[in-house]
Amino acid sequence: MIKITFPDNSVKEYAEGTTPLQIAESISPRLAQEVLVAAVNGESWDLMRPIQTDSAIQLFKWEDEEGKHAFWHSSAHLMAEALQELYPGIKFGIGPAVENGFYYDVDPGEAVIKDADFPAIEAKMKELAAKKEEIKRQDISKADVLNMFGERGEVYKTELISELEDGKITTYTQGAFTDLCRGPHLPNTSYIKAIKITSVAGAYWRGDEKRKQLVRLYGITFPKKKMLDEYLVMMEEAKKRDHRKIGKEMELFMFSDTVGKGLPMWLPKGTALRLRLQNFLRKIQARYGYQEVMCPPIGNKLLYITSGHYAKYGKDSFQPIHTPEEGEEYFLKPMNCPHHCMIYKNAPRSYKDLPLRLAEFGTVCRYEQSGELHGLTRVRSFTQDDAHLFCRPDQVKDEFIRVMDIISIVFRAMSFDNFEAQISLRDKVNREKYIGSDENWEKAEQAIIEACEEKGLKAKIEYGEAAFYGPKLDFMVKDAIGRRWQLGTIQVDYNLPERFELEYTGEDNKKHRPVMIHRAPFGSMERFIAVLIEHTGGKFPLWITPEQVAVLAISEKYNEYARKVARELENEGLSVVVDERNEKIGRKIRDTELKRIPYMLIVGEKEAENDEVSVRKQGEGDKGSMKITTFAALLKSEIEEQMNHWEKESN
RNA sequence: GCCGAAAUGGCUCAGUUGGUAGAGCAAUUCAUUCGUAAUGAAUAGGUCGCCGGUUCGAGUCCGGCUUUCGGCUCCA
Repeated sequence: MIKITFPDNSVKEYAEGTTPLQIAESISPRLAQEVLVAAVNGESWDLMRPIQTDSAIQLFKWEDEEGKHAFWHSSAHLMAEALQELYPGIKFGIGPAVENGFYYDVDPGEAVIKDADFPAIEAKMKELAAKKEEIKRQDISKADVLNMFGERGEVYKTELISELEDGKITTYTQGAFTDLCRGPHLPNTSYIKAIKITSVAGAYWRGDEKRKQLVRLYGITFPKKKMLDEYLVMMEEAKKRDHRKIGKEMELFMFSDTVGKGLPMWLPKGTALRLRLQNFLRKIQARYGYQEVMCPPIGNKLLYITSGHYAKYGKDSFQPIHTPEEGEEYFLKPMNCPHHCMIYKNAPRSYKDLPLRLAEFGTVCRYEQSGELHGLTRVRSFTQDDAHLFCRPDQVKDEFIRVMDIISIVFRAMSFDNFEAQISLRDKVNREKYIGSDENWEKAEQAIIEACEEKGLKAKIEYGEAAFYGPKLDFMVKDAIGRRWQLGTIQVDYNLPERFELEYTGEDNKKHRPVMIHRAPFGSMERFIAVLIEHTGGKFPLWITPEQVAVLAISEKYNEYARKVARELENEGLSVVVDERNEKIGRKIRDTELKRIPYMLIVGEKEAENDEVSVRKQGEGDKGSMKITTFAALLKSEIEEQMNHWEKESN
């Protein structure tokens, strides 16, 4: 008999060689039905793999990451099996599970796999799944497995195998398909009920652009058909919310081939929206002791040689601007920090001056690879809501907390109620690549961790993800349909103060080096607005939406009154449009609804006589009539409430 | 940058095997002056992304370029 310990620390005895599936069956038939994969003493474990010794066990279902992972990993094998039948001679690379499904990198030789082939692949997969093929694990020696894949001409697999350690190699087989694989896998293929091949793309073998490009086939599968349907609906919803589409529809921003790719231009409405966001942050930053500065869009090459950016990025940037004078070179600024460092250096600083917080909505230019450009989320010119905090090492934690407060205010004001953070620290072992003293790093890493704890922010620690110049804290928000986006960031920097020889005079009357913190709550205006568009589907909160009210006259006879209403509301600081078209009221309402304007004011004979407006809220319908002044006051207080919510909390 | 796909009025799209470019919406004009999600009619609008080639003839076939999209790689 062996002792099995469960996550709640209870212990039960089972016969030696019992499988996790049998254990699940002993608990409840329902669990046995739902469990997909297990972990034994922390090691991933197939449900059908016997347990020989006393162990701690965990059972994972679809709801668990581990369960989904195994499910999709097995699905990748199933797809490979189907491909092997459909494309004889196809060679396989790797086929892992990913966040939303799985992929397999394959080399189909002369054959081409197109979108149009997906249904056939799906059908074949369904056919194989229905066969309920057992997925069998096998330990195998390196020589044998090399032989086996070598015979089949699986050059990619043999390359992988040659790097593996003998004695730790396993394969998984289902039907006529055997794959080199660590597992774990589902017991058989029949678990996979709903299948969708989602896309095909090229991918380099082992991510190396010098090596052969394979065909990467993406798919997603589910244990229930209903779940696939829900997923497809969600994808449709995501498509509707695409910020590129909504940006065009709502006339927020544009691109022009003639101006250049990746160079967004903000249209009047988009600019109005962006300025509202900027002014909102300005107000908060003023409260938190920031001082705003402005710097030129270019900087001398020497600036970037000093900062070290020239050596690292010089060749992959926009190339320097040359003056008519010989030998003068300027770069478009790719970041604001070097300029801000020079501002710091402009005067001798005392420890009493710190922290010095310099903020700038700084527009920067970066030469992103052309294939990388995407809507507003990846562009070649963008504006950071940047600030650099120069402080003493002992102030790092406090400054972190203050920045976290700002980020939290910003996110909540945008109704990103669901956000989390990632702490990026040094690699645990390999530490040569980091600049700065161990002591300072230690202090800064500790400060970040403590700051998160104090703020009750759930933060995941990632080792080896820090920049070479310091640890950082990144913020991810979850949008309305559950997608995760990285937005705000806070980064500690020991490099630039060193390179620019920044100093302050301490209490001891000696020179000390300040620590620099980079931070951007929005990240960039472009990216933030893109995410905001996708989060809200273009239905922005009243206080940021570029057009807040539309006045719709019942007929042309009342256009004059409509204009009067608009004037009065504009005088109260509201942004108003008048629909003066010669259309029926139903038509005007429909068009305004589609334009996502939050309030419609319908005016006709009745209203004109009494200085009233008939209020209609977007998406909700008729709200009845009221005096113009009453409506203005209501709306202003609603906006005030939304905009200044944070002030009450932070006082 | 690499692989693959796409590009047709302002927008969304149709255009069979090469034979005079089409619709809906939007716009303009006229009629209507209307009460909570599409009034009717008429008019105008296109060098089919750009350059070259094949052909009697190219939106359609071929080559190059540009941009966009899906990925890969990258992201100070």
